[in-house]
Amino acid sequence: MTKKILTLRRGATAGTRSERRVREILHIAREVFAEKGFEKATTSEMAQRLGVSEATIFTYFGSKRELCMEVIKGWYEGMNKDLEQEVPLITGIRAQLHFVIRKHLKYLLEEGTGLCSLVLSEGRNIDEEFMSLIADLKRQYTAPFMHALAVARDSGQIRSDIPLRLMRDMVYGSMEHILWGRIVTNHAVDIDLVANQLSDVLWSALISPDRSVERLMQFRSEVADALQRIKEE
Amino acid sequence: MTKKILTLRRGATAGTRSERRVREILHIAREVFAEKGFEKATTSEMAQRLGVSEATIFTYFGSKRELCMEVIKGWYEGMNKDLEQEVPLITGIRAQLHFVIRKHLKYLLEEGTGLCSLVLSEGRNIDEEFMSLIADLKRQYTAPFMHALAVARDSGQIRSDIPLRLMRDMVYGSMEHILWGRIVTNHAVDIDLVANQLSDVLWSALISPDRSVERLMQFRSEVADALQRIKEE
Amino acid sequence: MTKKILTLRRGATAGTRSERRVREILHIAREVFAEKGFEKATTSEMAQRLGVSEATIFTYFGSKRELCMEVIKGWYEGMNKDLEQEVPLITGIRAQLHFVIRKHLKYLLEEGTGLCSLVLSEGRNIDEEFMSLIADLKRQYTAPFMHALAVARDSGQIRSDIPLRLMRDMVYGSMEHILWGRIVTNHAVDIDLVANQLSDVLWSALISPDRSVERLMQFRSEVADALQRIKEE
Amino acid sequence: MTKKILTLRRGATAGTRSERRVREILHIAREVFAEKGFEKATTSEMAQRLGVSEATIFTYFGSKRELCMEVIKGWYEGMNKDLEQEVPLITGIRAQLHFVIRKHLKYLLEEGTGLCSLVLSEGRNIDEEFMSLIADLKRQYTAPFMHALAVARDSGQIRSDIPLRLMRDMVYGSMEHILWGRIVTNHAVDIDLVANQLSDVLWSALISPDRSVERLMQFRSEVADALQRIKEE
DNA sequence: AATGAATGAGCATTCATTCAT
DNA sequence: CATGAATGAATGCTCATTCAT
Repeated sequence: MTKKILTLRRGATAGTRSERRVREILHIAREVFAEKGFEKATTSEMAQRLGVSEATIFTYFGSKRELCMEVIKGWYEGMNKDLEQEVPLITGIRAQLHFVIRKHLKYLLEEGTGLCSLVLSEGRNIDEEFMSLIADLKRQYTAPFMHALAVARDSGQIRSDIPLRLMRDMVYGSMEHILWGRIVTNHAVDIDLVANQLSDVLWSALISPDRSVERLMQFRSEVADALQRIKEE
Repeated sequence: MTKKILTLRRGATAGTRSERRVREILHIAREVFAEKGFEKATTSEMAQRLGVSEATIFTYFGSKRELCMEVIKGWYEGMNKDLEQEVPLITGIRAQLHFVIRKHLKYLLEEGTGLCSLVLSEGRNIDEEFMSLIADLKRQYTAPFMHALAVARDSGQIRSDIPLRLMRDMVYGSMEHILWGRIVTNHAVDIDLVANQLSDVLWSALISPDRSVERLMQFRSEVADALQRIKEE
Repeated sequence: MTKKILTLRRGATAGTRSERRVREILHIAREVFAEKGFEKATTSEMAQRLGVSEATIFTYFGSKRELCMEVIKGWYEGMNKDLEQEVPLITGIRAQLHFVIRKHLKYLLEEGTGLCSLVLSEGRNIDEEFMSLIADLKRQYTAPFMHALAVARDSGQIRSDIPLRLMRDMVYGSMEHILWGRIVTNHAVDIDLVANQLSDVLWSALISPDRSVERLMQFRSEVADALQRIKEE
Repeated sequence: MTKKILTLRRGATAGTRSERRVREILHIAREVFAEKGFEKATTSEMAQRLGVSEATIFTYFGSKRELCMEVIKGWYEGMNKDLEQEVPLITGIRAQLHFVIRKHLKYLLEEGTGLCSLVLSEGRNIDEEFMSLIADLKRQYTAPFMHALAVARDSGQIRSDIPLRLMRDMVYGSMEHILWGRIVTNHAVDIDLVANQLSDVLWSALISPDRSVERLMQFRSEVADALQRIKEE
């Protein structure tokens, strides 16, 4: 869309002047959307914080809606980059689960809950397109974890009687619910503690019941039988 | 002030004329708020759908915000009445878990998810008072389940190393996430299937690990030791 | 306008039930108009304070405007009754001036400044008819004093080179200005002190200059001449 | 913020486009406020008369209230500029009194009396801040005259037994009352005639009675005594 | 006589968006 | 490229007034 004329990169603010502008606008827009939500965020506030005129924003983004989509896209992309690289480097589904949980909690807390709620429920009030964009991004975001789950399931490390999607929903849903509760009541969240507890419980839910409890229970009864036989000898 | 002339109740239209109006307005308002969210819902649309003037709405409700609060209150109250009565009648935490999950999924699906998202994330855009009202209602709504959890934990049926709050968040969070995904992608939800699967997985997460895996694992090593000793004899 | 069926008088609340109602409404309306001014006064507040429905007010008064006119009429009539009786009983324009000033200050202060400002400047925003009603009432109200002035002028007690109207404007205008200033700045007004000072200054302005200063000055020069002649003798 | 490109002043249309707009809006707003009073004046009427949209008005003024305050400020400032410069140039309190009276009458008549009543009594219906703004402006407006009065009193030209404030109230109050009467009855006002008469009467009120009447009266009685003594010789 | 209920007509204010310069 | 200026289209809310009962 926007013409990208690559020039010599100068430090972190590299790129054409117009590329810098786009970045600046996205930066501030993310702040404002996060603070106020879509409806209450105003282009005029963004312009003011940037020290430019409102019209400038519309030079680079066709509409408030488009700008917001770009912001959300950027947010997910930032998160994705980390995850896609790091998750595969971790060995063992158990460790991956813990990593993904910790990372997600951290992301959500960093951005307040602003973008989070934008993504969670405001999208619906805006647009069909908006909603499906978010759905796409979300799918992409959870892809590394879904892949890890698939691998673990195929190797019998986690139970196979439950759809992966359901597992994913449990993992991410739990986190979102936790954060909402804490934020509404203004409680601080101890990321490490919550990540440990949560990955612990969720792990119990995911491991193949046949590989743990049930198998062990069967083992116990076998042993009991054996003991019985020994005694009877 | 308002004379309450009790007449024979005839279905949903019983009560004073003004009581009927209040009910009508709440009914339509719930629809509109659910469809559009708080900001995009307009009093004028509600009036139009009702076939009355906007002013009539303001005769019965002081403000859009107040009307919305009343709508949410009504929604929760409807749900609460069922739960408070029925949950205690069910025996066994396992069955209670399944019941609560099935009921919650049904409630959410019935209302679109409109009110759900209103409650989940829009509150913040409105008011502190609004937010704390919702927090209260939510607490009340999950109270029966929380009580059941507490009883189960005290009798050692479920693990005690994890805060109840976290369990609750897992249960409700999972459901909300599931619904969001299904609705965004327009997939139908098989309530019974999902309820079974979900309560199954969540159950694995909640049962005392010390009463199952870990205790059994310890048992196994004891047996192994015993066997060793027997062999050495 | 309103049918006045005279029945047996019962104390201060005498009259038909409808006459009592009219009186009650006027009483409350005066309060509300005085507190809020015409525009900000609402019929609904009056109804509430009276504990009746808004419609009741409109049963007795055709419109808010009409009600307000009636209120003002009543206010002036109350003041007039006193003045018309008492002013003629006082002897001497000087004493009459003092009496009128003191009475007027007291009236205005009693009613806050509410009705005063209604009369002073809000009338204009309402209606031509309203304005001329007020003008009439005002003329009637100042009539006793104007009459006293006329008598005094004819007997040469006060100067005749200035229209009586101007004198009246000085007297009443001064008072209104004083009150406004004091009320805006929230200063208390010492009625007696102000009445004394004001009637004192205004008296200086009204007395025939030829009967006082100038005549005396002439007298002084005549005396000076006489003395001169005596000395020369 | 607003670039102030100074161009050659061409009459009333000089300045930036936005400066012109501000001036235009203030001009029309003064008209409308004067005609209708604060409550009945509508931003939509102003916009219509200007041939712009309502939004344009709110681009330049944050609210109706702010606009009104600006209008009143402008009105007073216009009047003040003249008075502050001219009053000190006039010699003699008597001449100053006449000048101030004439000027004030002229100002009030020019503006209908609309703004006058706005200032006189509507302030109270708007705001505490509004009221104190008006009080400030009023004080500033009468400052030159008050100063002149103080000087005159110190040099014994006018009586010192009456607070200056009371004198000021007499002067301005008289005028306001006069104008009200004339406008309500639709009588034309002959500014010069009224100014002459009024300054004449007010002058009689202000001059030191001890320097005139009373001292002379005392002188008369002394002379009378002297004559008596002479006769008795 | 009294009123519960309903409303039409308005109002100040907001904001994303456009466009000439 | 940047923006100052302007605005159309809404929106929540108020209130005097009407009228059937």
